[in-house]
Amino acid sequence: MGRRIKIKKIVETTRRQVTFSKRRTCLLKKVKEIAICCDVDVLFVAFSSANRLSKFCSQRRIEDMLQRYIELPIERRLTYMN
Amino acid sequence: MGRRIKIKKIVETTRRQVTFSKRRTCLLKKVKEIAICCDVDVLFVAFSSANRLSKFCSQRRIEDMLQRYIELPIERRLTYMN
DNA sequence: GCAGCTATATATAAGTA
DNA sequence: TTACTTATATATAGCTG
Repeated sequence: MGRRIKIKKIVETTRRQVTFSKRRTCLLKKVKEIAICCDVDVLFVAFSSANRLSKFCSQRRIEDMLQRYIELPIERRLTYMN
Repeated sequence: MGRRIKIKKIVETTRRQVTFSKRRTCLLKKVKEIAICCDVDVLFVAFSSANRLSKFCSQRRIEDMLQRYIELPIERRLTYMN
């Protein structure tokens, strides 16, 4: 994506926020696309510790999504950390 | 992305699942990247109604993420539907 | 379904206004 | 900020095994 950067925290605040804004826009677009094209319900949330704001995109109300997740048996919760 | 497709449900099951698999891989990568580069906590979940499977990526335990969301005042829950 | 290939569409880091 | 531009890196649809 443009000039290559290393995947690590961007130290400079302004640059980090600009990058967040740009990437968030594209990410939301892709989240919406996979939901529509692949007929899945998706949820995306981002917490910025500094700004305390959240974003998400879903086909259903967020509460429904969370409820569905919570009701899912543990063994079906496939998790990718990091 | 490759040959252009219209953003609508892919009717053919096989093709839809292949697309989901490919897109999910890239999406998870990007979710991880934005979390690291922009120093935010993110959560991504996808529910496939047919397979009943879920995926997510986060910097924290999922329960923490959900709890933080639930505790967020309504007016701070910025929502992008569809 | 996984894995690779290729052609093309997107995303995006920097730079500029 | 507030966009817009541009050069380059990625993502990905369709295909072949």
